[in-house]
Amino acid sequence: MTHSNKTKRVRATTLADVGLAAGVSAMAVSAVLNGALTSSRIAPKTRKRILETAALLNYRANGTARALASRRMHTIGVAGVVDGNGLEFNHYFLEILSGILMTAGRREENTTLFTLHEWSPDPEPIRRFCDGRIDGLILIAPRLTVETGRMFPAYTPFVAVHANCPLPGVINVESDEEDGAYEVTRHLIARGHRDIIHITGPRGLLGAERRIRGFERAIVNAGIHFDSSRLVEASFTTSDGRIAMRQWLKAHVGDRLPQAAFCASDAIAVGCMEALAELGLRVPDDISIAGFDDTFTARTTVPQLTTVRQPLWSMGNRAAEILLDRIEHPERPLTDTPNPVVFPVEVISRASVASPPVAARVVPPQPAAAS
Amino acid sequence: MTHSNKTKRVRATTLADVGLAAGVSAMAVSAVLNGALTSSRIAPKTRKRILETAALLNYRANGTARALASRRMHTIGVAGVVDGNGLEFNHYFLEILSGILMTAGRREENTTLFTLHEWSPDPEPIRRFCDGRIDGLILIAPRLTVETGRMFPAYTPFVAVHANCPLPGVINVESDEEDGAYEVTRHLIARGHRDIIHITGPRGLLGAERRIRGFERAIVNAGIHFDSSRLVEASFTTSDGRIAMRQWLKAHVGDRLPQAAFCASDAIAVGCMEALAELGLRVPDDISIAGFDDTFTARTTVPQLTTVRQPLWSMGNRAAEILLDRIEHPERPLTDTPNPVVFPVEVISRASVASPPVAARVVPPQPAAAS
DNA sequence: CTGAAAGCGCTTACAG
DNA sequence: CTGAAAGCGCTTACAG
Repeated sequence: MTHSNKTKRVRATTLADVGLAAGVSAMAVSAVLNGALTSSRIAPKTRKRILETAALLNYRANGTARALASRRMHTIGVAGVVDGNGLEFNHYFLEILSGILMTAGRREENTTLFTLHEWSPDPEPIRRFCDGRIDGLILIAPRLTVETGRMFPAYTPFVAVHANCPLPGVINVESDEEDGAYEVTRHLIARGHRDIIHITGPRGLLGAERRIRGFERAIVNAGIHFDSSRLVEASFTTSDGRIAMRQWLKAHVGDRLPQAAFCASDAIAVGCMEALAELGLRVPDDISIAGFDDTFTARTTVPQLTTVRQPLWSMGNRAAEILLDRIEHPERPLTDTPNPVVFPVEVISRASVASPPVAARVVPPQPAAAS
Repeated sequence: MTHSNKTKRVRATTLADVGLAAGVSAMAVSAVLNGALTSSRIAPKTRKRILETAALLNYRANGTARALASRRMHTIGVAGVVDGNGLEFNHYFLEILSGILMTAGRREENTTLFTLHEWSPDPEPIRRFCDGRIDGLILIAPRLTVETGRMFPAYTPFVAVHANCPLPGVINVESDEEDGAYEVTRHLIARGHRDIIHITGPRGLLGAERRIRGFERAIVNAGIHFDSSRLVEASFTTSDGRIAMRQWLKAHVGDRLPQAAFCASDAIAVGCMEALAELGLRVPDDISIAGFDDTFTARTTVPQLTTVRQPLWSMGNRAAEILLDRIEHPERPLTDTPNPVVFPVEVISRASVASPPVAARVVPPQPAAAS
């Protein structure tokens, strides 16, 4: 440890220090070092002298002071839930975040992360984030009400990804969820499945409802009877998927297993597969499973998961682009940005979906008695 | 969109605004609202009036101004590589990050992320991060030289996780990598394997070398011949693991497949398994595979991966604790903190390791000719 | 118990 | 081409 043991914090060199040493005003130093937009130009000789003394004194501009004076932080915020209840990773969040970090980095913006344990309708946390340290905020899959949206500070630009409610004054980046649900259900039907259930997201959430609508439409269009017994509610997490599937299995001992289950997220699908495995039921031999999202997870399950691909990384990318554009051009009317921005989705066919078993298998004990 | 279309950015309410409206000084407002440590107490009636007008005017303190005046940002930085070359997620990084976010959140600190595409020995990026917007910085698996470390600003506290070099003035959080490599190699030997290779991290990196040392020691201690042909170099990523294994297989057509491979990271192990699968070789039937890290990945591969568990989440936790303590108590000498902090590791036995095949399988075409 | 002053380190007009 | 002044919105001593 060569550094001084007494960690008396040393003061960083300031503009004034450099100015003093170079024999010019702090302002002149600011002009050459921090590329101020002052119309004036500093003479080559002074410029050189300033640069030298700055290097000598190891000067670096204080970002906070700069931000306060220029009213620009060069930092965007991202708010979302990183960890599904407990330690379970939220891959959905991470892939979007990765896209955001990418374009923010390219545009030389920093990113500060505000992590929530869950989205509550309370707008207070969001308002606390907008305390002058970020230029704008991206909300990832927020659950907020319209009234909540009205309480957002008017001077902060917002972009929301998969907002479950059209927030006033917020640009929304979404994907065509209903279409994805419709297409993946059709995919299951095309493979010969008719007895299909849907493990849904939390009822009431826009994203969950859209998937349910797509599912129902595909079922009905295929001339298959639809009723609510086909819907099993869960949250979007693996642990909830596991619990929901377990409960279903417990309540249906002796019944025929459905031929296929469409899960509202990959995370749910993983939990669902775990619950099936606990009873020795095999995917896709005994039941086909489809997910939604195409996160990293979908490629590492056994078997790999048929799912609906949402371009999460690109959506993060775009969200950051839009936000930065709004920050840089506050004069442009909000209505100049398309809103919402909707990304197309795509069914990715993998090994978790196969043709239905010749004779549908039955869960443990007793004989029949329909669901 | 109910908000004004002309996005003329509205100014946020300031202390002065509130003071004016309440008929007191800005300082009085500051004292009651932002809990300044002023010895003085504001009278209950004034206090109440101030609180009411603040609520009325929707006042929130400007974090930047506050930071500049108090010289405390309440934000820590995290620097590391999020994405292994390209889109591959760095789960190692994410798990540590998650631990950091957790304790930072609990201690009401924000976290700003500085993402690098790779660690170069250039100290410039790090210095740029220390521009007065963070109170301290956590470096994740940095590759820096001692000289580089000397160029760090003396007034910023640093903590490094798995630093590949003892940086001056930096507290290091590590794990017992050599021990982990030793134990997992012994685990392979105990299962009956003798012909074992090690797919290493980048040579020269401390972390990689430590694992090599542990591996070699276990091999030699077991009375097995050791030479450098047992070492296959890769970086820590999946794509590099895939390439390294592919090349090895190509160069050894006709030779006997090793009985086991110990990979220096889970990511490498995944790539290695992919390369084996390309040739129809099965894990663990044809070859046993072990990884290192026990990231999320290890539980989702087929088969699940035997690996060395590093408590990444806890390490992130601790790193944040240490950093925040140093920020809050700059007067405490650096030497008061244990340095390095070393976490124990543990071998996690899963399905990717089994007993060696009775007759070791042979890769495609021609007959023998030893390696 | 409360206020007037100075200052955090920078930038932005405005003069010369 | 360069400098002196004012200000960004807060906090920290220091007076009363």
